[in-house]
Amino acid sequence: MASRFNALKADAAWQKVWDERKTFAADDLSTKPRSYVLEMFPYPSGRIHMGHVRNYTMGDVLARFRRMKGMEVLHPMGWDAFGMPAENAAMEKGVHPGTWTRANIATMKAQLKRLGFALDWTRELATCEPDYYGHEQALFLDLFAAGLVYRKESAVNWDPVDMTVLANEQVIDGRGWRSGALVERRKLSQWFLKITDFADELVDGLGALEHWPDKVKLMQENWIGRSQGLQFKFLLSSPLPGREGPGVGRPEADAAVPREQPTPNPSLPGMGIESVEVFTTRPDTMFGSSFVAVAADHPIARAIAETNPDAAAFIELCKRGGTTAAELDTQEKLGFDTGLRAVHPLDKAWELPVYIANFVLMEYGTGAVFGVPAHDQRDLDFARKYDLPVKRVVSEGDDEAPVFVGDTAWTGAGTIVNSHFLDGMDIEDAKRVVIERAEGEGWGKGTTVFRLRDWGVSRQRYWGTPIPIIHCDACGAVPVPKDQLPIVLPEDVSFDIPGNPLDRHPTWKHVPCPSCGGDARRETDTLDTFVDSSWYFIRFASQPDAKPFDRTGAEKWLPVNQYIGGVEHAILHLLYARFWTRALKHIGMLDIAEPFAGLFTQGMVTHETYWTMEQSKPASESLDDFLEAQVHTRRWLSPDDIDKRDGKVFLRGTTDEVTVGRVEKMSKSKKNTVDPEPIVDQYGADAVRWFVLSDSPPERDLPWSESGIEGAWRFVQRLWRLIESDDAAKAEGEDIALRKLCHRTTIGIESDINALQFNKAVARLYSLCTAIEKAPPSADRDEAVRTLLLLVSPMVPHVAEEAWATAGNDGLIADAAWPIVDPAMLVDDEVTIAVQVNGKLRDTLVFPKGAPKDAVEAAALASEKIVRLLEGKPPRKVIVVPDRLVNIVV
RNA sequence: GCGGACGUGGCGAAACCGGUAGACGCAGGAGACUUAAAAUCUCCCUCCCUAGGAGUGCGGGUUCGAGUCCCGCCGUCCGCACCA
Repeated sequence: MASRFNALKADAAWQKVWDERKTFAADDLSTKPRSYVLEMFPYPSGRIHMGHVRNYTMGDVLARFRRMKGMEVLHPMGWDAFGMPAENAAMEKGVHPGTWTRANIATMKAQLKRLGFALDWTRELATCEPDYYGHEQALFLDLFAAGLVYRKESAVNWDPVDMTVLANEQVIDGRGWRSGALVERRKLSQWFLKITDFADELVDGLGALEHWPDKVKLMQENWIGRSQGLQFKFLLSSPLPGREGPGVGRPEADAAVPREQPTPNPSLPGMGIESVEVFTTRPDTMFGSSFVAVAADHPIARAIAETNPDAAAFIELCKRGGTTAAELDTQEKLGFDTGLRAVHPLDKAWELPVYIANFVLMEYGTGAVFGVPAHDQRDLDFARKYDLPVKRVVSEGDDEAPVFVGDTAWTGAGTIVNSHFLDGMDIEDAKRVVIERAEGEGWGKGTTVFRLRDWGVSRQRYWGTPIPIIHCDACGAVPVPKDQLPIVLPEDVSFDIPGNPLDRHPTWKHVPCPSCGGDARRETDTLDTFVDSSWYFIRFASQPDAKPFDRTGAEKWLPVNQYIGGVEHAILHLLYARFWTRALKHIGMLDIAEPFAGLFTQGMVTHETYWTMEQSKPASESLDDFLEAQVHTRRWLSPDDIDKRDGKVFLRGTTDEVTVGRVEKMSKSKKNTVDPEPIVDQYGADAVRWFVLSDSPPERDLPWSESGIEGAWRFVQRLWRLIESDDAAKAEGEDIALRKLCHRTTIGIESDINALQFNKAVARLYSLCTAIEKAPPSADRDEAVRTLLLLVSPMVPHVAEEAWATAGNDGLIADAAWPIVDPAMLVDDEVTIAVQVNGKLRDTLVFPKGAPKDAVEAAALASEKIVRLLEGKPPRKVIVVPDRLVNIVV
């Protein structure tokens, strides 16, 4: 009796039992209600970290809970196994990326197993194996056949360190997301997936995702960036001799003076450029325009640059401009007047100067804009610099003066003024009227423009899915016949020089053309690893050998009921997976529109940081170097390098005090990581699981602490003591209060787990545990112990299983049913009623539930404390909220 | 700059539809058991001038009553970023 729970022994024993009995293998043929619980699969980087532990524990609790509630649960695990770290390891250590990756998978799988996750390992997959990526190649060919894949010569983001192309999404502040190197622009022939075909659907589909965080939906919406507006053409003319920019700006543009058709621009001979097309979301401000601006790489700009060296020089200047946030912030708006004039479509006599401007983006809209300085800050800055007219066309209500003064553009609501037939309308009406007119007169049309670009999937890398295409000089890009799949990566490659080993492999790429049989070359680019993670959840649901998935089999499980992962995937991975699923639906392979019905993004695991100040040695004896060395730098210390004594923190084994820094995300650079494995060794899987579920709400960051894990360990031991001590005594008698508490706790935990609010469930379990400990022996107490065991079992399954067996139950607690809640047990017959005077609590009264209002009021007024407070004054008003409170107003 | 979230004890946090602020845990304190320690158990633990008063970032407002709703600030964090 009173033995300790031996976690190390029990963990291994029960994990073995679950494994052998395939307890958590999902049955495709089950007739039970189904639930698909999925956590984002890990990249096999080497070892699991606390973030993984938290992520998978949350999913595990949900999966185990739903099993106990009688559902057939699919809870699989696999490996997002392609990617650059494997190639980096190959370069650094001379080990093949496959060898490195598979070794990491073995290590991490063992680590995951030690945490006792209820995973269906029979469905394990790794994206780097041909039996996965071969099917991905087949899907790529299906999308290719459906016209959703195309090849385009395009400027790409080239990472000069990783020697590869990055998606726009992988460029952060002009730098590669992994290497941090400044990204260069390069022209390459690339494969693209037509995600923009689905842009509308991908925005509209968000509306149906009720169980997604609003934040993520908003981020996706902003990323897709749908804007509605007017796309229209300005006819171009050159300035007429003797006229000084005729009617430019027309601050008092009144009656439209008819004028002959503009003459073609003599400065663009034979270019066929007679108009410039612009896009605007504010057609209502057409009469406020004072210039047109095109991007530096716009065809008009390029055409002008051919004959005008000043223009060419300006374009060069624009290209040199940085693209980082800070640079953009401080960069001045610059323009080059081309001398061209654009004819205002609503007033043919009105011409606007055409500039090349550094703030116009070729990639968005048409690469050209018209400027309305009064109602766009950027345009205003530009107009002030080049002294262009600033005409007010939206009145803020109190000022209708035609000329706009000040340096802050008005972008809010208002009434249209100084705009002829638009005067007096609100913004939305004016937009509609202008679009209707443009469409009626044929010079423009209402359009939707997206920020989203097509998805470039080509990577000049070895460790990825080979793109199943063969290039033939005679036939062009020819898809590999499906019976030749998978296209397997060659094993004999070297990584001693940068670049793509597939490209310089002596034989791999030389193949006959599947179409004409002539000499041809294999595509040596591989697919972006985000393709791999765009359909793995389908393969988990159904994995036949002969095809990527079986449609009916997959549809039985999909969509994923609950997907859990880091918020860092809120845009890229989730958008691509949504697109891929819709693309499969589009080509008739799967009738699922949205892959993830429920999404939860969990917070990070954080830890205190520790540092000392360090002074570097001067590099030389020069004064500069000496001063340089005076600058102290922070030296970060690992939690293993410090001791905590008397509320102070010291460098381990010394009396040197250490500074405690901010609590931050665990990272190698700050040295504040905690490896889960030694913690599991010391405290057991249950304590670690309990800790990561406790205290912090799961969407928020979780600060790791030594004392926290010890607290969790104490709770596991406390549970064990409680259960063991109960084992001997089979008591009799009732304890209605305790019985009620069990039912209340059970229903509370159900709702907590369904809402993924594990911290609240943990608090309830502590309370129930304390209540049972304090309760005298009774039959109800014995039952309560059994209930507690069931309720904690999804969270701390090992101690629960051990106790379940010790108590002589048949079967596994993992297979046991969740306790049934009796609604009658949830009803209280007594309530505590608060008595307030002027809203301040003064007393409490205990009443039978549902006591009549006047009885409660009378009792409250008769209360000793209240009588003393009122000093005989009659209350002005008494508010009685049944079963809650009485408020006496004096 | 745009968009969003958040702000409650020493700390992580609870608080349902506006109705007893601080449940639960960590840290800390006092005591019990013990030769002693560990473990365990019991109690205390927002602040103050302790009759009582103040208190959920700050200032207003609505209400019988505000952590919760409204207006205006301040601060922290996240996403996007010259997006027309």
